[in-house]
Amino acid sequence: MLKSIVTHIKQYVKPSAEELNQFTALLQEVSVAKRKFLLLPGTHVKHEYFVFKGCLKAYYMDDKGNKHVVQFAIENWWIGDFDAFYNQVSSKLHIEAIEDSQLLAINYDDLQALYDEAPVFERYFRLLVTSAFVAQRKRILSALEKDAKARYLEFRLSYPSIETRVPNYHIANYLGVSAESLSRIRRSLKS
Amino acid sequence: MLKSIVTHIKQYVKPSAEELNQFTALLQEVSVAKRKFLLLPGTHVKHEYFVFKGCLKAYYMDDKGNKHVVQFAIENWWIGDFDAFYNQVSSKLHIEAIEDSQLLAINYDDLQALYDEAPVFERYFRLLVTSAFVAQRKRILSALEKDAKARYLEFRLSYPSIETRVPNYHIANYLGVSAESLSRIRRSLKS
DNA sequence: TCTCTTAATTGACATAGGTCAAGGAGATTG
DNA sequence: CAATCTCCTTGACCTATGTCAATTAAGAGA
Repeated sequence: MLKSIVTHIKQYVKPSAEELNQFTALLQEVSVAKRKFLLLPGTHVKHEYFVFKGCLKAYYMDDKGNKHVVQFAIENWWIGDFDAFYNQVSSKLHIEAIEDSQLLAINYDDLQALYDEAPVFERYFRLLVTSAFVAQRKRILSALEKDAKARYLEFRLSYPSIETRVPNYHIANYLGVSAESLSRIRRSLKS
Repeated sequence: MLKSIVTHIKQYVKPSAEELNQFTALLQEVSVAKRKFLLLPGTHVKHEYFVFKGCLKAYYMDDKGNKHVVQFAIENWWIGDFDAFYNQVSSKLHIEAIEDSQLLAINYDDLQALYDEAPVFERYFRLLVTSAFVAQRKRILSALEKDAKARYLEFRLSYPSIETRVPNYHIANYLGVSAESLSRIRRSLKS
C-alpha cells in the first residue's frame, strides 16, 4: 500500500530512507465506495489524495446541471481539488468514486511543514504540478485544434487504461461532447 | 528593470538579499521587436522569460496553418514553452512580440543549480506553476461549459489589460473562435 | 433467473459557430 | 499624401455537434 506511493516518489526524486519515513508518517488511508463522494463542492479542502486502488473522477457541475470532468484518476495518480487545496478556498468540484477506491491522504498543513523540513518533497510536488500543467496545456490545445473524433482518438491513445474502465458518458463529459455524439463517433470508428 | 522581477518574487516568497543577488545575477536581458519571434518551433528551449516591458503571445500552429494562442504575456508575466523547457524537448510553439518587448531570461541549467543552492526559488517556481495550473484548469472548464460569448466576457473580465492591447483576432485564437464570430459577438454586445 | 437500474444507441431536428468572399477603416511607410 | 498593410466587419451559406425522445442492451441486486 505504501509501496506504490514510494515507487511513485522515486520516479521523480531520491529522498533518503528517513525522509521517506517522514513523508509516509503523514499519510492517512481513506476508502470510498463506488458512487460515493470523496469531496463535495463547498467543502474546505484539507487533503490531496493518492490513489493506490480504484478509479475516480473529479467534475464541475454547472448551473444547468451539466457535469464537466476535470480529471480521472486510477492507481498511482494524485487527485484532489488543486485550486481549493493550494489556495485554501472552498471546493467547486465533486470527486466521485467510479469503482470502490482506496487512497492515501496528505494534509495541507502537514505538507507545508514538510516542505520546510524535507525540501526534496517540495521538489517532488513541483515536478508533479509541472507535468500536470503540461498535460493540461496539451488538453487546451486539443480543444482548440481538434474536432470531437480526433479528441476521442487522442484520449484513447493517451489513457488506454482509463478508456476501458470508465463508462463512455464520463469520457464524453471529459472531452466536451454529448454522450450521443460520442456514441456516433464510436460507431463511425467501427467501420 | 530588475526591480519589477524582484517585486514579483517577493509576492510569493521572502528571499534574503544575498539570495536575490544570486538569482538576479543569472538573468540576461533580451529584446524582441514587434512581430519578431522570441522562439520558433523546433528549437531547443534553454530559457524561460520574464516580461518587464511589452506584450507577447505564444501560439501553436497546426497542420492547416491555424494558430492557437496558448498564452499572452504582458509586464510581470513569465512566458516560454514550459513543456519544452522542463522536459528539455524541442519546442512546438511560436512566441512572437505583439509590441516591442524587453525580457529577462533565465537559463535551464542555471535554474536547476539555483534550486539546490537556494531552495526558496524552487518554492517560488512551484507556486508560479501551481497558479498557472489553476488558471489553465479554469480555462479548460470554460471551454467545456461556456459558449463563445460567455468565454469572451470572462476573458475581458480576467484580463482587461490584455484585451485592450491585443488585436481581436489574437483573442479569437485564444478563445477558440473565428475572428468573424468574435466580431459578431462584439457587435451583439454593443446593443 | 427475474427485475430494476444504468448505459449506450438511434433518429429527427435545431443551432452555434465555421468558412468563404467581399469590402472598408485605420495605420504605417515610402 | 499616396499606396500599402493590417485589422475588422458583414453577408450567405454550410457543417459539426447539441438536444429531445424513444429504444435497446447490459449490469447488478434480490
